[in-house]
Amino acid sequence: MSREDGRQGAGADAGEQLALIRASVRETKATRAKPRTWRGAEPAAELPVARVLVDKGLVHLDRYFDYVVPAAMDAEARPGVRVRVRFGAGEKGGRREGGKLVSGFIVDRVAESDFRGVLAPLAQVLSPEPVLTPGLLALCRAVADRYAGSLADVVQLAVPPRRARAEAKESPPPLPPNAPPEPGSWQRYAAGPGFLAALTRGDAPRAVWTALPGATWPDELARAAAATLAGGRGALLVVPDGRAAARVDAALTALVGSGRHVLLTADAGPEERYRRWLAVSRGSVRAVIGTRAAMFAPVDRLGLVALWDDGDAAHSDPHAPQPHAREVLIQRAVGERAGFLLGGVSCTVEAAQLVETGWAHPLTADRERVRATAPRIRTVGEGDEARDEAARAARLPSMAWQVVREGLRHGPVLVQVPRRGYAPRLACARCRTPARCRACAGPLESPGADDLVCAWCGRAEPDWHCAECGGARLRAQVVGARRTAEELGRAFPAVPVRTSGRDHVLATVPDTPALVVSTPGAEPVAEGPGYAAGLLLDGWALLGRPDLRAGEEALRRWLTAAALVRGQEAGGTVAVIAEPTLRPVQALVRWDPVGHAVRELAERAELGFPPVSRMAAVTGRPDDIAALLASAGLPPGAEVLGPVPLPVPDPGRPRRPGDPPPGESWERALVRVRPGQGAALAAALKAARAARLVKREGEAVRVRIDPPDLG
DNA sequence: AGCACGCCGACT
DNA sequence: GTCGGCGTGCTC
Repeated sequence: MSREDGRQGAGADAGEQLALIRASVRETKATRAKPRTWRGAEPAAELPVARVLVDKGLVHLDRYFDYVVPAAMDAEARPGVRVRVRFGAGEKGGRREGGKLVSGFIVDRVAESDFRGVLAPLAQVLSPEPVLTPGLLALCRAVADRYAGSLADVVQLAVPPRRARAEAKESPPPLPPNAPPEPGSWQRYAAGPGFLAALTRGDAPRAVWTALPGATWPDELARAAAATLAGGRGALLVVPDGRAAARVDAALTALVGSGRHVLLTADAGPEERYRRWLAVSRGSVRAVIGTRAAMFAPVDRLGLVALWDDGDAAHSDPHAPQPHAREVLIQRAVGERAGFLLGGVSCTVEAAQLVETGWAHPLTADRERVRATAPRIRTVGEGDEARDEAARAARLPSMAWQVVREGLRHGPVLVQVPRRGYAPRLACARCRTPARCRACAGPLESPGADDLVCAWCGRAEPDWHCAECGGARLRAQVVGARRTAEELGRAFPAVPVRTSGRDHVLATVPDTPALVVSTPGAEPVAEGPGYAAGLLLDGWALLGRPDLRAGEEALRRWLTAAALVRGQEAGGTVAVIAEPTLRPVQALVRWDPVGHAVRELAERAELGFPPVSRMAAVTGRPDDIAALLASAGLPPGAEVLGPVPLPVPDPGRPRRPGDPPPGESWERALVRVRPGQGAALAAALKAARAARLVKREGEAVRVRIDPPDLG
């Protein structure tokens, strides 16, 4: 439903309308104790009505509200500025009483309102800074629609909170464009130099870039930005974390100096971050490097959006409506006719789909170069017995132990250990094929001791047999490899052990022999040529996660770690403890993330999984879910899976928004639609949810488009 | 979400 | 006659 719905029909004509407005202002003057903000106000002579996006109140209705612009505010009340308005009061004894003062944004100035009642005046223009510019508003609108969310929620993500001191300072005029950069290491990709040239020329090329292993990708991303800047356009680079942002920032500064770009990350602090954001919004700076919140940065004349490592969960915003940076940047590339670069050492199924559908072109190096640049990969199955005494002490297969020992003679060795807290999933005890539902192919769970139930559709599976090998025994896959890493340190007593993990993340380690123990995503970059060897210990924990993406995610984390190890020509070797016949393990050995993603994509298409189909998750009390789905005009062919009970959140964990209230058991249904029906699905769920909120039928249900945790 | 209006039962 | 129960509907 569009925001125009629910508006009253055509009201008075223009003359009457103006008279009504004037009367309303006079009445306010006469009856109120004249607050300073509108004392003596006459409506502005031109376009006296401000269309306002109100920040509180009926966010779910997603409508604008019209207010009179007092003449005194005429100059400052431009579209995009923050305002305060009275909202939510009714009539009291025939007089207009002010409601609560709430803040909002002017989205437009118009000559007349189609509201038939008496308009209230703007209470205050908070700041003359036009922060919600028309372009940014259009982006927020598109993202809200895509994710069945409200415009106000998305605007809150897109526009940083105001800091008056930052606004007071003027931003310097933009520097003239730099000279185009040399292609540098982009030469290693056949299409690389052409891609940069197209960006400088002003074209909008789109590429999915499979980066060669090594530490050059920050420089390559920076060169793409520099090439865009050289053509007089802006660039936006989004990376998963502050560490990556700092590396790209250093690379871009080396290429174009300072003053042409800003770094938008959380660690700058709110005021400095807002100051930098303003520099972008004011057109003083045309390039942005940042973490996911930067995906909305209002870059002037956007020529390139780039995203690094879209498989990283940090790209999914945890705030409603939980937009993903990849989808937002796709929207921007289309809406603002900008170039698009999706890069990573690995490849997500979504990235593969962009190439398969022809929306983007592959940007890859040839196989020879990949083989030469990547380390040698050796696999060790779980069953391999440790023969050496020392290897047995470290609880390691002897080959893995040898790889570490050999590596330590030449430099640092990276050991990847799993993080705690991965839920085990059920798989065939003989061949390790995940146990899946015969009806909908969802993952099977074992809530009780014996019963098997599908986590998606709830169907019981009393007589499970493995689809691959016919085995009838299941095993839950659990690992505790952290201890192994500790024992590994004891096995090499002469070598320093450094750890990098959640609380203590190291950016770099020196190029000297050391054991560097890290959880996935926290791997330090080794100075010099890189790690001499790597040991990937978390195979079962990664592959055992009850998630559709388990294989893709395991491969991504392995490749990310292995990419920090020297190439095999320089003696780099990586040992991975995982069953060598598994598809992600084979893709690692061949260093073929694209092949893996393409096969996953084909399989998802066959099984009707996202991203080939589109899904939404609806969570809440069972009867509320049923009522919402019944009232929603779901697109034709929409399929409802479940609902099934939601796993009870860990009682030790503090309650997060989205968790069921204590004592209530919630369920989750999945709605699946055919490709191309995602927008219709989002619109239907949004409308149904809004209607129920208005009528106050039952408790609120949560709607999530593209749920990331598809068991 | 608030908050006011409105239409029915026990008080002064 | 009047206070107040909370059902229903609106917020520029």
